[in-house]
Amino acid sequence: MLSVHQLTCFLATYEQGSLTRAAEELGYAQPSVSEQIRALEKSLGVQLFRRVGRGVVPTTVADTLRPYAERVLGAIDEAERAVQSVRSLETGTIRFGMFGTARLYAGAGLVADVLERYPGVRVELIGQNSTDVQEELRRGRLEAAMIAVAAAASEGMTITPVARDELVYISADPERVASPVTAARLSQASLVMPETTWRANDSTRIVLRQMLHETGRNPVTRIEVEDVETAVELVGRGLADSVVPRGVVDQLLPRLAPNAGWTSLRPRQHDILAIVHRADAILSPAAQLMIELATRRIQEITEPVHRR
Amino acid sequence: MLSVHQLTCFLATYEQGSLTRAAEELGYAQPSVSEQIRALEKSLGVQLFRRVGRGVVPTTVADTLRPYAERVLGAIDEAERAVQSVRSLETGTIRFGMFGTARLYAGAGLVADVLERYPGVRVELIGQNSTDVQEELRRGRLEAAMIAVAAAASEGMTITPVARDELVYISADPERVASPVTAARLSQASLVMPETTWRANDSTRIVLRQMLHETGRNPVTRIEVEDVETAVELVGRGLADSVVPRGVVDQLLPRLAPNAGWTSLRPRQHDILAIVHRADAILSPAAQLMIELATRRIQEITEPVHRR
DNA sequence: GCACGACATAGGCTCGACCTATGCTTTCTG
DNA sequence: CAGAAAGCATAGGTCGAGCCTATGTCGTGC
Repeated sequence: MLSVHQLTCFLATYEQGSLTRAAEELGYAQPSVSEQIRALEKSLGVQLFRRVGRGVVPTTVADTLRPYAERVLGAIDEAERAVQSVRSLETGTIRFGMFGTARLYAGAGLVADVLERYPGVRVELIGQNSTDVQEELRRGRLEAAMIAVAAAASEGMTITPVARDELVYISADPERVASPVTAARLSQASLVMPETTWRANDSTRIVLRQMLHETGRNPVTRIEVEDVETAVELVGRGLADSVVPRGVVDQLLPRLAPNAGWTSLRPRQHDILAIVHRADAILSPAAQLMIELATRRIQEITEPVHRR
Repeated sequence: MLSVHQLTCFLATYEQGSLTRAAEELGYAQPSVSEQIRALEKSLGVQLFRRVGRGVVPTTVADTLRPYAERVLGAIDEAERAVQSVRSLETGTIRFGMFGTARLYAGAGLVADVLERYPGVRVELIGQNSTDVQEELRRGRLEAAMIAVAAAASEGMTITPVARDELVYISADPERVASPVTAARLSQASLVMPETTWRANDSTRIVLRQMLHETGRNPVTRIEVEDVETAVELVGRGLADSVVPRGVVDQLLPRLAPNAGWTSLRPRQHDILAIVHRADAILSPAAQLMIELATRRIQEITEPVHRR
């Protein structure tokens, strides 16, 4: 097989018209270059230089090969520069996991932050729900993510809480949000809940289940929908009440359910938002950037958690 | 330095999503591919694959690198194919030496012959005079040539005579070409001779010098010009006579000096046309082709020399 | 004819490329 | 849930490629 090194020696020799000078240019001893050229000639089955007394003279085959050799070396150079520019976040793709709700009220701003600093990059925010984001992380398809973590911390993952988002009760009936909602009242409410597909693992639901479980009650939902928008809209129409993070309330209530109000649970409950990645992972600059920016964004909107 | 081999392993791994399968595809053991990938990652300073339980997953850097890696391998492939097609004379340049006079009456036909067989090639016929062609040969800048050789056979050159071209006396005066010209008459003639720059080494002049020397006379030229055409035209105008090869007479006399006639010298003198190349050279297919075609062309026009 | 320049050859060293064997971790399956 | 299977990493050993220095050979130029 034709090697890069051989082509480098070939070009140097072609340009210098001399093995000795080529060797000097490349920082090798003369026999080394000589050997490379001979190997190249052998592997191609043609003579590239005529050895003639003083110096060497390229054959027509060498004339033909030269532009191709240059292109190969150029392509290698480009490859290296491309990789380095990805390293320095000048280009390439930054992929970051973020479960639905968090993305909902920090996604656009986060993407804007990234693009402002690094106009050349592509940005992908991946994930429907914290559960499948965790699965992607586990499979190595995502490097890092910001998700809501329930008590269930999975094995082999490093979880860094960065904020907590209060879960609040929302309703179109002013009476029902006049005072904090206890577990007893919650268990009697007629609720619409989003994230049906992930109902078993959804962090909000896990928190609610724990809250009710402590008082010996089971959660009951009247309506199941997939996305929070629909749930909020249904609350606005007075068809059911719901429990959603404060971030969602700030973001969606004025738009989708302007007549609805909200109140805390009693005791207060929270979703914990955390940065998650494989415990053994060495984070890339891109991932570190996303973690930093996402953390800042989320902490502007929710209550920061300062730990350590 | 980034090596072709590393890129090959990288691409195979990327496509297979597995070091083991990549190794199978390439015919290596799994640790070998593993080592190459690691070396590539180290030399680039980035992680290309996340190792995750079953198989490996490309990082975004790997996504970026892939098209570049493919281009590098593609360029190498092209280089090899280009060289092979030159080998088989499908493309590339064929360079052949031929001194002025011979080129004058066989050049166009010879180029036509080559192009008919190999439409893709470039053809270069190099050389002003036999002397500088020999110099080019000696320096290795030409592989082979057809030239007129004087008695002076140079060292280290293989000379194969293929034809001889009679040197004839031409004049616009019918009387002077009524009978063969002897050395005595020649030494008194008023001559125009071409190839001024090469006068010391020009084969025709060497032949004439020897002819006259044997009779104790020295050659005298009235007019010196560079190219044969001018010389013949001057003869046509009756300003001088000349001695040129028969080939030139056939080619130029009707056109440039229609009123002129020619006669042999007595004794007859000849330019020897020969194939010349370095004694140690292994001739390329292109050179062999040119030798064969040039020989055939010349022998159609002049008197063949069969030797060996 | 002699010295110098330039490529080839010889011999030796080091390191990279490859292999087999084996260990560790994850994933699949009964 | 335990054992098998799959897949990557590690270890250790062999072989050859790449590189060096020293020296030979040949052409060139003074």
